[in-house]
Amino acid sequence: MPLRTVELFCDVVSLRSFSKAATERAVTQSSVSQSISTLEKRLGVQLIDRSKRPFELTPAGAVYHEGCRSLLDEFRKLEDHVRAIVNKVVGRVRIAAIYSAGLSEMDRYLQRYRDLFPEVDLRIDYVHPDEVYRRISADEADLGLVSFPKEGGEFTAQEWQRQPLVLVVPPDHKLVDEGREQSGVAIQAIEGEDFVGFTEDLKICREIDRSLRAEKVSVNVVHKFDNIENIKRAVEIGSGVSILPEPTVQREVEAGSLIALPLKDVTWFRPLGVIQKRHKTLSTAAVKFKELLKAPPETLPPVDRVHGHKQGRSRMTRAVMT
Amino acid sequence: MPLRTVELFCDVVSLRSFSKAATERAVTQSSVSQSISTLEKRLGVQLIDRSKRPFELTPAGAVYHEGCRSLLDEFRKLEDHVRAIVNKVVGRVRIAAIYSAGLSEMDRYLQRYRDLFPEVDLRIDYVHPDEVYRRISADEADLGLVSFPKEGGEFTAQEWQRQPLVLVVPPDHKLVDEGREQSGVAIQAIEGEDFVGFTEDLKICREIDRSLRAEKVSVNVVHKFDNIENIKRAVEIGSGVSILPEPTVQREVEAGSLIALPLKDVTWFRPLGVIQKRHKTLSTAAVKFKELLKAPPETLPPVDRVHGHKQGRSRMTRAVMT
DNA sequence: ATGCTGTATTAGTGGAATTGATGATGACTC
DNA sequence: GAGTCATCATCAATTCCACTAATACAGCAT
Repeated sequence: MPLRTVELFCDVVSLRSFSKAATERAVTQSSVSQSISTLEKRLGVQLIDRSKRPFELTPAGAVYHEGCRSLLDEFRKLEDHVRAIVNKVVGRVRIAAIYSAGLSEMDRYLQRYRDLFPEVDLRIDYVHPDEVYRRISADEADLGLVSFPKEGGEFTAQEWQRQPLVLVVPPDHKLVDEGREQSGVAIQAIEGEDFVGFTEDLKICREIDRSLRAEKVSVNVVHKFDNIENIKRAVEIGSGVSILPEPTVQREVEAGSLIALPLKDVTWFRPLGVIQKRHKTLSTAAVKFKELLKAPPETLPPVDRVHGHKQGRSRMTRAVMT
Repeated sequence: MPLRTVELFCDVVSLRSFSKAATERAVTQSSVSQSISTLEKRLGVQLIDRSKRPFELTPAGAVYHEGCRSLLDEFRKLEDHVRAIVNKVVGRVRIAAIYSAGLSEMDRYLQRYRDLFPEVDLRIDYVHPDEVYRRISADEADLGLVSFPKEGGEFTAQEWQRQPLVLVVPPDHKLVDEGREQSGVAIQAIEGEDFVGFTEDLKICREIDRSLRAEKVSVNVVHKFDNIENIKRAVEIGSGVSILPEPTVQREVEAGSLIALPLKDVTWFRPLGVIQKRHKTLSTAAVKFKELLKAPPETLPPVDRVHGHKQGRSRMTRAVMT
């Protein structure tokens, strides 16, 4: 019997849904349904109790799931190890990154990686930070890219970048000239200014709040967003100023729609890190990606969108925006 | 990828042959060859070095083989366990029995077993005792039926039957009348007789030798065979007398071609036992067979060759005579 | 009830696995 | 080495099975 069926069963169980598993493996729901019921027939055992919704695992199903999960993992490791003997890197690497992980920069890493390891099915989803942690925890992603990475518990982290925070203002803002002359503005300059910030559930919000309090600066928060893109739009239309990681506003600065002013006297950073599940042995493919991230972006070849990229025998790299 | 491919690879390696593996799994050699090379392509690793004959495993192949063997075994156990939850017995039981394990009696066990567990692929091969041990050792059989079972080392044994040894003579032999009158003959009666015995490599030969020496009886060995059937033929044509397990001559005694005379004063037995590999967890199907063997043959339904037997959805039971 | 969501069922299709025939290659014999 | 044998590779034709698409059905909500 196809090993695929067993994988499908595990997906169905962990996603608690036939249809979601179908989507995950890029097949139809019908296919999944048939596979599972064939599996049950072959075993002569009902694995899933479909009389309730959402369905429940039968005792036998629970036993089988646990066993298969670990065996599949062992098998993956074995094949990975065998391939490593001849320096072959294949498999699947699932990355969950926060929205603002640096899209353009990220693209160059992805492209470089795909060039080096064309047979790896590399997927990256840009999602909410909480979702990044959830996916790592639920083993739905291998690596996570987050800001202010939290170590400990079931996660281990490794620092990746430190992005300097800059004051972001619309081009016609009064602080622009001051910033130009003095090559930066003191943070006190925004005392009382209208401010576009992050929602409280984000770590960066709490960090900026803390930093401002430490400098005894208070601002007038007019909007809160859970992602950087919306904040930039708000600043552009003059809702207020904001403090954002410098790399995330480069494009707008070049286009002239926003002005980034360095902060004087203080050095605030947003650290970005790579997290992974503790005690989970990464696949060779994932390890290679982590290694690649260590290389400074400048050493990467520039993205050449005109010519597209060699696909080799690899599957399409998926990038899903949720 | 089919799990079947991995099984095939393991068979190929342990049998050191593509064609033998093909026969084992009842497919063509072509199929095996293609399966393996597909597997190698998928892994991107050469597993088998075919430039020599017999072929050799590459280092990667050795690693993969070891891993797969254990994973496949784990997987079998898992499915077996899951099925046991709902009292389902399926799978494969490979039995290696000595030629003389009692063909007719054995048949009844096999038939009964197949009735009880129609979905089990039950195979029994009748082979040389050494081959029984070799197969158990090489994991090419699950249970072995041998005489004078030897415990210890990599084998564990469990007694099954004790077959009384009887003096076997042709119908016109001078001892027949004596045996009839006295319901048995003293072992001393065969002093100096022509004797048809076993080859020295067989345990039963050494046992009978020892027993005769203990009784200070010496015989004139005229022929040696490594199996009972040939000994019986030799006795039938008057080459000499022999000492054989009673059940193995029942058919000839009924037909009148041989006479079995009980031995007086001494009680010699040939113990039959079931052996298995130490530290190897038997499948449920194999355990059930061992349990069935414990039942005395009288409790089994008689073999009814006229009506054949229900096949259910089971595969054909194979019985190979080598 | 009514609709919504999610799974089962069915027939038909495409691709992978298998076969049968044939070709290549290593090992052994003389 | 020439010849033989045994074994594995290759290829076209076939068989078989997983998948799809469309539809029916079941649980759960309002």
